[in-house]
Amino acid sequence: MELNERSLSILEAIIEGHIASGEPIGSRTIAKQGKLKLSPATVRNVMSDLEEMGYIVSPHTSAGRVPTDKGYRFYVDSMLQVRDLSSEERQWIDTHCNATGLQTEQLLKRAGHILSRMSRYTGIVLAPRFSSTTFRHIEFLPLSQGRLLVIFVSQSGVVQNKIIEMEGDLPERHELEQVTNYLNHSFSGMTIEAVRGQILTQMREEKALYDKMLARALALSSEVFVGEVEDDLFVEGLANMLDQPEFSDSNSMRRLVKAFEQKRNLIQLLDKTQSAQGVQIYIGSQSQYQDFEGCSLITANYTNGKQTLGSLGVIGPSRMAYSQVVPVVDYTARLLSRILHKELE
Amino acid sequence: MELNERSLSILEAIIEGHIASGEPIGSRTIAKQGKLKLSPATVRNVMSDLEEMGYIVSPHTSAGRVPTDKGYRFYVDSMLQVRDLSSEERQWIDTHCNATGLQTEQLLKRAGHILSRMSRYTGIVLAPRFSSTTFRHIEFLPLSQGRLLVIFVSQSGVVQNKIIEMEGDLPERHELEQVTNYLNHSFSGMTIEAVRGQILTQMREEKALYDKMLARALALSSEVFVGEVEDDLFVEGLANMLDQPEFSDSNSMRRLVKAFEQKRNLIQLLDKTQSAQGVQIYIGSQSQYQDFEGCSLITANYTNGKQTLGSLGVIGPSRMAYSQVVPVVDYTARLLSRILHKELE
DNA sequence: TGTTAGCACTCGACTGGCCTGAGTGCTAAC
DNA sequence: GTTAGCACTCAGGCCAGTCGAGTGCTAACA
Repeated sequence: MELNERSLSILEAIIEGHIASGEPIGSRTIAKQGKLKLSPATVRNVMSDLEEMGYIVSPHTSAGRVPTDKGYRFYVDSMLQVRDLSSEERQWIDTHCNATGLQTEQLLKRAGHILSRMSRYTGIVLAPRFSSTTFRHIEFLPLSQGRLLVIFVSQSGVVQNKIIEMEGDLPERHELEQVTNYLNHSFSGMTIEAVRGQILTQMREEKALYDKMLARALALSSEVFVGEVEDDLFVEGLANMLDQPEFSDSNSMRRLVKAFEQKRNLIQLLDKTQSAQGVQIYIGSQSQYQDFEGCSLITANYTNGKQTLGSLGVIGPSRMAYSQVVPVVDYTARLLSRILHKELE
Repeated sequence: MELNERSLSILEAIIEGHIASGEPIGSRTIAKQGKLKLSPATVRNVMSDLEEMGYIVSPHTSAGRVPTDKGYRFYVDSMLQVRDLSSEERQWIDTHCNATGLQTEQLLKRAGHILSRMSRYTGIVLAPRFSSTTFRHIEFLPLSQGRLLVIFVSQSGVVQNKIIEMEGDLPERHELEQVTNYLNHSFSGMTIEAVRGQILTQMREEKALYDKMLARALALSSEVFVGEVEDDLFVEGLANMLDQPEFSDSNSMRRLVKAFEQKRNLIQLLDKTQSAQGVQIYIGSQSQYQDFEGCSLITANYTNGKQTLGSLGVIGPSRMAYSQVVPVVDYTARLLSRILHKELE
């Protein structure tokens, strides 16, 4: 069965009405709206068809209709018209992101804050993956008691640090310098992924057994680069979600807060989106976790001009003002890319 | 009017009963409990006195009594017996904190997690204040387009980084080296507070006008050290709070989540506790913010052996299992101090 | 054949009354 | 000073009744 023009406009009216009011939409409301000159009874017939096709449901007999995930999906894919940001909005975003002298981490947090403020939902930002960043600089600082502080800087200026516990004696100062120079020189410009590979290969080679400095260098750097690093995720504006009527009962609030506290799931979710380009929209629990039932996710990646660094987005109820949020996510991702793009060749 | 022994035990019974059950406690319950051989009527008389003195209230006519903030305060100050941690509990905490190779930041997050897990409430950890850390090492890395990445390491191994935007040309490589050496040499071992002072004094002196290197050094370092740095706060286990019956209605949930999202207030609150020693208990909104009405805060500072670095604690409902939580906060603070104490002389 | 009016029906939300049980305060007696 | 007894209060659960929004179906209309 095909959707003709009339059913399309009725579906659209239902979805937009529901997005605006949060209430189920009845046939009367649509008929009175007057755009299409139809009686409530006719609208009812069409609604009945739409329900059969799975685009809408009625929560109970005497309520109006509400879009299903399938309905939203359809709406987003074929009827959604995103608006542009006003210049004031752009400016607001710019000034809030561009405060100079920010740590990268702070910058990402700000971006999350912006997303949440502009959308009135929850903003999330996934920090650049450690393994996909590019090597730029490494430095060792001895602490006491056989502990060594390692500072690692990626090409894009992201700083990571780690304390490693040394068994036995700390390397001498000049030895450390040698190692530092060696690593800085030989890994320069490689991705961490590649660095890992190289470390592992070299460790297997004979040379490493005899060259004491090389052995040291490999031992130290493997501590830093091999092994997992937790990804960092910033969540801002969780409280916004709790103001949404769909989460106003205490059980769903609890569920939602718990879901956001389980950052691991969210990270996985955002991670999956990294391969795609442009703004992505995930609706309902379609491809997501149970915990985020009733929620939709709008994401985009940010890059350094060449490769994807991380992703960011907005989580809101499925009944989200998609047309408002999409441009915000898009613009913020572009802005972040622009800021992080100013980097060393 | 004085509290005699009998009223004391009744007050104690009310408070401990209420902590255990969450319900208002009636005269009957206490009489039946049998510890003090009294009839409900007698207990009622005493309760009436206690209410008059402000230690307890009844939420409505036909409910039992509930402790007031004053009641809790009294209980905590003069009757509380904290238990010791079992060796399993200690061990659990140790293993969860001691995973080596953690960034300091991660360590603090873990501590927060531990606090929340052990207490079943919400754990908070305030990161070391930037201004009270001790200078150890600074390093400049040029990025593109007049931007400079500054990495700063404190004595205790905390790494901060900042990108500064240079007006005009970037310093030459050898110049940057000179500056780095100068700063590392002359600020070594000073607190950031002191460094700030020195920078400001030196900038006023004539010498700075003529020595180009010095001028450069001061300009750069002032960008880093002068001006505010946001303190970092980790909140873990927010969802635990929402499982408490006192916050089970959606309004107080919302209020609470919002309160926790306003990190600034929390930071101020924890900041105030920094001057005190040992475990501190703040009850109700006594000295706190409206938003945390009905909550209590148990905190302790962590140190590097010489000076306070930051503080941590647990926020729970006023009806908190104080005797269980106090030792957890205490032990975690000590553990953190011990870990961070392993530092360079 | 598509559209509409009419009507009976369903169901959630709200209201008010009723009952119960827990707990209190007061008084009088021990 | 302690206790028993009694009248009183009040939240919470339960039930019946009402209201209004919205539906599905059928029959009539263009």
